[in-house]
Amino acid sequence: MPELPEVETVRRGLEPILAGRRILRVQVNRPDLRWPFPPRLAERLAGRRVKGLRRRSKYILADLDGGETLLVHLGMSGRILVSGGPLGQFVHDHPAPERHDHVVFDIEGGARVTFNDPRRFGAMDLLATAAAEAHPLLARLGPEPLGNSFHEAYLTAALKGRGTPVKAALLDQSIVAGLGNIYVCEALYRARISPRRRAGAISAARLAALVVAIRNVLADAIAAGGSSLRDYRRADGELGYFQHSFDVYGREGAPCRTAGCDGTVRRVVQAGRSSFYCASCQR
DNA sequence: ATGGGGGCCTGCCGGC
DNA sequence: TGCCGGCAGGCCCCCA
Repeated sequence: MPELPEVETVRRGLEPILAGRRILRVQVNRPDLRWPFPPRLAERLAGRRVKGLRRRSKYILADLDGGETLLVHLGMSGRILVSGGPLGQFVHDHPAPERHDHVVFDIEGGARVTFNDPRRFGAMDLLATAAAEAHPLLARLGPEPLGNSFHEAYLTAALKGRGTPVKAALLDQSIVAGLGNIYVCEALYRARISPRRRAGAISAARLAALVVAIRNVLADAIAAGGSSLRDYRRADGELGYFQHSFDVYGREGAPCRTAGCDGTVRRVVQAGRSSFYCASCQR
């Protein structure tokens, strides 16, 4: 679920609830997610004011007064639910706690933010704001795909000489940060590039098209998530699940949507992950 | 350095 | 109905 567009959508949903408000109390229901929580996490968060929310790759960074930043990763199954809250956005009462509610934040003004993650591949850490980029989880990330430093010349250099399939290269977070299995499949479809093609063997023109495809597919998904969030909010306040329509992901056996193409979407396994593509129009 | 595979967890779905 | 295998959108780590 949570690739860059979903994380950005969650960030945008949380920002008006958290920014400028204090964290009154934090309940930590287990010692760890993927890794142990930092020492005294609840005590260090209580009373802090959230200055703002940033996103880096698939990480949400909540900058707090006092010079620390809360880092949150949703892993594969992480969700954030909001209940209560100011301004009447969440008029219902707080729902009963559920299985896998691992961390619960009570926010000034009455909102409650709950982190739920059945598989516990998510993560939470607290770090010095000034050294955030040096955090081990962030230090080796490549450029943001929607940022100015991700462009054809960069991607050409990053993929040069790589014998790995382009699918695997785009999932490598040190090459470009924030893409996951779904949006790599979708971007390659839009760029008409086979996921099996060697990363270092893509022409300049097609790499340029790939950069555009990556940026557009992410921007489209964020726009869709944003409008979903604005117009519709589940009664339990869950952020981050939206209706997506994918062109190839999950469409094995279905007809290719490219005009004039009579191909069928195939599924192959690369590096242990499913790749969906049309072998007729992706080369 | 690069690339491939295993492992972490739980939930769900399809087949028998 | 119950059990079992396979699958899942992430990411670190180890090994060749």
